[in-house]
Amino acid sequence: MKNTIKEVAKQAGVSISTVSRVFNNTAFVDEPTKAKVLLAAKELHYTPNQAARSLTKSETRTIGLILPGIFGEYFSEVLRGMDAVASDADFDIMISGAKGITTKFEKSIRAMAGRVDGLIIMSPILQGAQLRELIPVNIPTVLLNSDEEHPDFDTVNINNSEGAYLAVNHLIRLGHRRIALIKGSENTYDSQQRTEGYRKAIRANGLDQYRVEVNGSFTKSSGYDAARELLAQEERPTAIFAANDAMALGAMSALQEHGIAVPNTIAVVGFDDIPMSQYSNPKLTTIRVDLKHFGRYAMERVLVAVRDRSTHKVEHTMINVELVVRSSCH
Amino acid sequence: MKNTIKEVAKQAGVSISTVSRVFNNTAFVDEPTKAKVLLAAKELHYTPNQAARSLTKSETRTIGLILPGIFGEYFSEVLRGMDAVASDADFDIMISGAKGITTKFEKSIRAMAGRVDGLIIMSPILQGAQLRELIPVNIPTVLLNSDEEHPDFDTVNINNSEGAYLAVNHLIRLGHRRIALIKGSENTYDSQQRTEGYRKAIRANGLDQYRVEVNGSFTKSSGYDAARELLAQEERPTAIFAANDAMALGAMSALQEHGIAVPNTIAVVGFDDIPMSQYSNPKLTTIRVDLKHFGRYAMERVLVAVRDRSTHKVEHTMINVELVVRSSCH
DNA sequence: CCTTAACATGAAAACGTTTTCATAGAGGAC
DNA sequence: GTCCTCTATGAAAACGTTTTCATGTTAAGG
Repeated sequence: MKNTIKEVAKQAGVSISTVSRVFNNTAFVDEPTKAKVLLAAKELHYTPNQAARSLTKSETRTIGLILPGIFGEYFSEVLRGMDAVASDADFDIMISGAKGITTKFEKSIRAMAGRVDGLIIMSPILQGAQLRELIPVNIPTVLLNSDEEHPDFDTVNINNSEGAYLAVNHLIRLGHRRIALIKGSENTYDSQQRTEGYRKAIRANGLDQYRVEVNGSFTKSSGYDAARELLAQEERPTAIFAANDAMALGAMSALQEHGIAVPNTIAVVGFDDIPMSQYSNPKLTTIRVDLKHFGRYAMERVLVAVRDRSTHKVEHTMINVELVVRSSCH
Repeated sequence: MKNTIKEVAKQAGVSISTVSRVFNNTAFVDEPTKAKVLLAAKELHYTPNQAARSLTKSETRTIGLILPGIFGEYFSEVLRGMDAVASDADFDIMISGAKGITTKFEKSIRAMAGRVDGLIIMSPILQGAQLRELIPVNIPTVLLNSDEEHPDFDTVNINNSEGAYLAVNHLIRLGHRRIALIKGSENTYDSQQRTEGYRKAIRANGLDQYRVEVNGSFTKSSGYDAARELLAQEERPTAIFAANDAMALGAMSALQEHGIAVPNTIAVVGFDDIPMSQYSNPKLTTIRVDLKHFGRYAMERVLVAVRDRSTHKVEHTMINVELVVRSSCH
């Protein structure tokens, strides 16, 4: 039932070397012989076993992705960028969701060893030293959204604190004083940095007395809940900065349910500029991150690292962000 | 640099068999010996090569996914369901986007051979016989959104035509006559079936004279464009049925830009019930598909097929849908 | 004290490929 | 006619594991 190169060789009346050669066209093989082989292969429904292949060649043409989650438009976009360049370079993608749990994370890495040529890891929770321990030495790796200057790995990061600062500053310039923050998942690097940017802007403008922060977890529903929490407070904010667009969208929905006009009564600004943000009602003012580029760039980095394993030098990249003003605040 | 089981064995002063045994704890091995091995492994940063492993064991604990795209909330949700059950069963996921091009599709399948234990294929374009040719005989496969009754493969499908019928019927019952359809990508199975359901409902209610269909491609921007196209027509519809939620959301955005009230002037209904639909403004009336369940179920099917390769019997499943009424139409 | 069962380890075959090394025929060049 | 150089093919080693078989130990049961 399971057809190997050996069966094909037998059926075609040639050696396995020859079969291999026609499948990789890696050397001269007579036209008629080639035809015989191809015919036999087709008859037997033969497909080369890639596991065996990568064993001898020690290359897999596959990049492993370890992400904290693979859901929602944020990851969608990042993945889209990665897929584009991987696909162009004729590489496949193997995904493992690590859900932030260390043991699961370690398991994912183990599962990838020998099946991928390179690794892209977004591990907003695990940092530096811990990662060093877990990641096999010999495999090119790029880190996303974590330790900005890891000495052993390429990193690519989003300028989170700068972005948050820009967002909050924009609100302040519009005259807002009581600006609430809906935070992202605790313990994650990006959430911390976005919070930091928020605080910096608040502090720089002497608005610490008005500071109000509520928890969220980067999901629409957590944004929805957070907004309700804010509405329940005795003194309501006049503006909300959500640490990502999904939460901003969720928050807007809660506000609308309560009959609160956005942006007239409460202004909202998000972060990421996921595709949905320009289709929402009102359209969301946000911090633009070129997520596709983010993914694309990460994949490019890992591919060059794979190609020149030896000469490759560690590099740290920061993805810039910009404010994009739409209609969810004034 | 690349550490194999052999190095570990040497360093620990045991045979490779013993090392293998401690890593798989597949037989008795003395406590002290085990400790030695583990130590050596840690020192050498050893991780078993999975390619070699799957070669001997002929099992990979990996399921291959071949999807027309992996982007947007639709795929996100399906993936989330798949990931949940795969992860519980301790399986990994290997993804390949086939983008509908046959050659790429074939390449994806080749790339998976020997690296996955089972396959989930969503190929809304390629059908029946063609698929039969391409898919290796010996690997358990489930087909999504295609040939409902393929004799060789498990299939799981969404009840598209029923859903579309329900949606349009709802609009008709609300008093709408001129109901426009924004179609999904041409040539795809689901798009065709949704169109069919729309037509059936229109015809059943004698509204053929009012029928109007415009093209889309399942994306928000195509929905946006389609809505503008509809607005440009001399006689505007009073309701729009979009073949998926993304297009419905895009369409609503276009309507709002033109100052057209939804649902008062034009009602909108979508299909899929992606998460965003309950956070939009207004909240979207749509056909609920339990996408997570869809993914979960597909993964479950392929896993049982993998487990009892021999006894497994082909099965065809239809995922039911239901109308969920929100505020985007009345 | 002998036999047997349980525990502990090693040697070597096998998994399905790719690739290096050999071998050999067929033209050309001299 | 001899010697190269192509072309075309096969044999066999290698990739890094798992697993079967064989072989010792050791301890328990009589």
